[in-house]
Amino acid sequence: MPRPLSETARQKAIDATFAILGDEGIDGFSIEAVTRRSGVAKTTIYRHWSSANELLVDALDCHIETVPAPDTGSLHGDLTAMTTSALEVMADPARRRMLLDLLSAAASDPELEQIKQALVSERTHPIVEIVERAVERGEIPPIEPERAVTFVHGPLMARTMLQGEPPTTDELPELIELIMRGLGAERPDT
Amino acid sequence: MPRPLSETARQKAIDATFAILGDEGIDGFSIEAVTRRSGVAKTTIYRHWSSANELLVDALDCHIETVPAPDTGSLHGDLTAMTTSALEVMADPARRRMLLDLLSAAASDPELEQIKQALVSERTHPIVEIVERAVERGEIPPIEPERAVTFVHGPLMARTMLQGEPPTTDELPELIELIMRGLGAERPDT
Amino acid sequence: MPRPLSETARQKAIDATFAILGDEGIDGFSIEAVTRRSGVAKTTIYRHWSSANELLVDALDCHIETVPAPDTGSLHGDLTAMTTSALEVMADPARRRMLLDLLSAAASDPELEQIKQALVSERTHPIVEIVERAVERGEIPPIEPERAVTFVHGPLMARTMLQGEPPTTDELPELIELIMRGLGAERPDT
Amino acid sequence: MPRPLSETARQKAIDATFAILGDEGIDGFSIEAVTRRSGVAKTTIYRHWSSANELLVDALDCHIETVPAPDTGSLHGDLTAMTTSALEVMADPARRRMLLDLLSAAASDPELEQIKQALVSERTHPIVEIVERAVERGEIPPIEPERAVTFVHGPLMARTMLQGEPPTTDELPELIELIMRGLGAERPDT
DNA sequence: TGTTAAGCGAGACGGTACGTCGCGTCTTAAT
DNA sequence: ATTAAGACGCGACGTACCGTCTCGCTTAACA
Repeated sequence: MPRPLSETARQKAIDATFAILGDEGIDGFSIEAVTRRSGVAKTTIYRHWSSANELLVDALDCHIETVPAPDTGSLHGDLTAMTTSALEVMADPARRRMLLDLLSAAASDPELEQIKQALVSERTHPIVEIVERAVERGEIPPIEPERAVTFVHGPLMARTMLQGEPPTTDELPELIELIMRGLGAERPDT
Repeated sequence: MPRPLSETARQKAIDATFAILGDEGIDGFSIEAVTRRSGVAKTTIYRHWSSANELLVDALDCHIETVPAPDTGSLHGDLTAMTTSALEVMADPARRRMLLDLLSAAASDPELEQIKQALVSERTHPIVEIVERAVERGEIPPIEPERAVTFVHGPLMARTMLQGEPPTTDELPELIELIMRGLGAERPDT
Repeated sequence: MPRPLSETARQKAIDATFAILGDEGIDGFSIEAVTRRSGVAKTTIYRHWSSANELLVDALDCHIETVPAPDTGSLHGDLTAMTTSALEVMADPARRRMLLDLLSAAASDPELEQIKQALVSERTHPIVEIVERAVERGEIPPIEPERAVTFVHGPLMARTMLQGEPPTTDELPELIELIMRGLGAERPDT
Repeated sequence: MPRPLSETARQKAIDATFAILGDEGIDGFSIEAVTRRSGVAKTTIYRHWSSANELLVDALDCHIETVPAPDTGSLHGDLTAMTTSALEVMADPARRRMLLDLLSAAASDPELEQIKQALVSERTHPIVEIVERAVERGEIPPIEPERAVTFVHGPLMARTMLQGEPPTTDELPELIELIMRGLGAERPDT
């Protein structure tokens, strides 16, 4: 008989959440901040989501962008394409901070941990694909795909987060060479 | 002329911080909680640390024993020792969370960025040493040390943070094998 | 559209304020003391009053008690009745202290000064009435009423505040005699 | 052997106290404010005065010149001289406030009560003298001196504290006339 | 098609923690 | 042994959000 939870309110709250994360980082995120920014009442937010984290999860969920696996014909080309696109994300400080905020928040919230997994796998799947194709082509010896992913993303992450800055574009070739050697490619061919 | 910041107060606050993390997790951590638990006044805490995060970082810092570079005679042995000890830290969710908090906070605070650098280099220096020795011994071709560090820590970080759990101890050998191959070691082990 | 500031919360805070003033004097008065005593949250108090003084003013305002002018037929009788009742207030150390606290606080807060005026005039009006009746009856020569008030309250105040103790009941007749003589009554007649 | 409590420090603190009262009013007065303004250390202030109130009282004391009993030859002249000088003190809001603070503090602190008594008697003694001389001269009938004091100070106090402002200089003659009549002077003046 | 229950904005409520200020006590070094 | 300097435990300050609640207004689905 009554009207259902309105989709407009939901969308406004989610948009505001995302806008806040981009502008102020996770520290600026609070139910009341969303209220202020979106014009959606606190009551309404609690009617849609039972906690701030759930709203966060939902907002991030809505913004997962699917990255297709490149297929250039060689592991080297595919890796180059893949890491280049990953670097674009990392090079943007706002996005970098959002990722870190998510990682740290997820460390103490199993619910966020799951949404993190979903976001991460969106990025890891293409790598799995790339590596599997390379194995089929005989470019590299068989390898457990998850381990390969670790090997591709790891150096990028370490570089970005520990050193504070992502690698520059001209450092990429050297990194890829090391990665390929680690994966067992015969010759990274120059 | 006045008395210096007292070491006892500092220690009591740090101990209380750790006790809280152990008993209630990071959610139970607050300046006032530390005050209640330690008997150290809030004002005093603020005299020692300008923010809750700094106290957290300091507590972390105090409880992470500086690991000297192992010297087992071979790159493989050194890496095993090094990564094993790194894993111990990563396996503790509280420390993992603190590291992530530090990384994300540092992303938007230059002051924290420096503290982070200090903590990170505490961990990277031993690796630089290990790698340099391996190069001297001719085990691996010459390599820019920072890049090598990236290659050792990266997979561990990716594993821990992206997948949510650090690698188990029996996965270590395989990871090390990949890392060594990436660094160009002739044959990881016979 | 939201619910209005609740009258219950307001009343509870005001009552607690008054209770504190009576029990501990103005030094015991603080927002947090009111919070503790009333069960009304600090935030709520700040929603109702923008400062501690405003609450104080409001609380005192609510407790102004109207004293009716006695009418015994003679100035001597009226004065006796009036000063006796005034003495009752002064004899209570808690009320005495409250009055002094109010006087001194009002000396640097125009807002409190006004509420003080209201409280004072509640006590002065009856005296004005008494004196005016005495003038009409020809008991005393015409006099500016405010000056007469000064003359009745003054000695009582000086006695109470400077000497530290209010006059005893058996000193009253002599004081009244002096007052009447000052006002110009032919003979205080015994 | 040790040096005694230094008079310079004492003076600097008292001067700073007065400067603060002048610049920021009594609300700006605090031990730490005096410390900041005078350069005299907190320790030193507590060595000289056991509380902020005592410092305040002392500062007041130092800046109130002891007024000797005037001797003009007539009660009327003496009273005029006496009340005029009392009015000067009362006209200064800072001193007025300080007097009230002292009175209210004394109401619940026996130690302060004594200090108050000392300050008060500094002002009452001259009046006692004046009145005794008037009795000797036969100007007024014998009277208990304390009661006379009450009668001189009372109207001034009531005027100043209840009405909020001290009487103006041109109101004084009328007040004195009333006081003299109350004391039983045959004819205040012809 | 008019009724009506639920959604909605607004925001008051009792709370917890924040980071700051001043208190009065204390410790230290320097004169 | 007094002083300037200031750290200490303490407690109140005023603010920000929390999650719950009450309020009228609005609106979509059912009768």
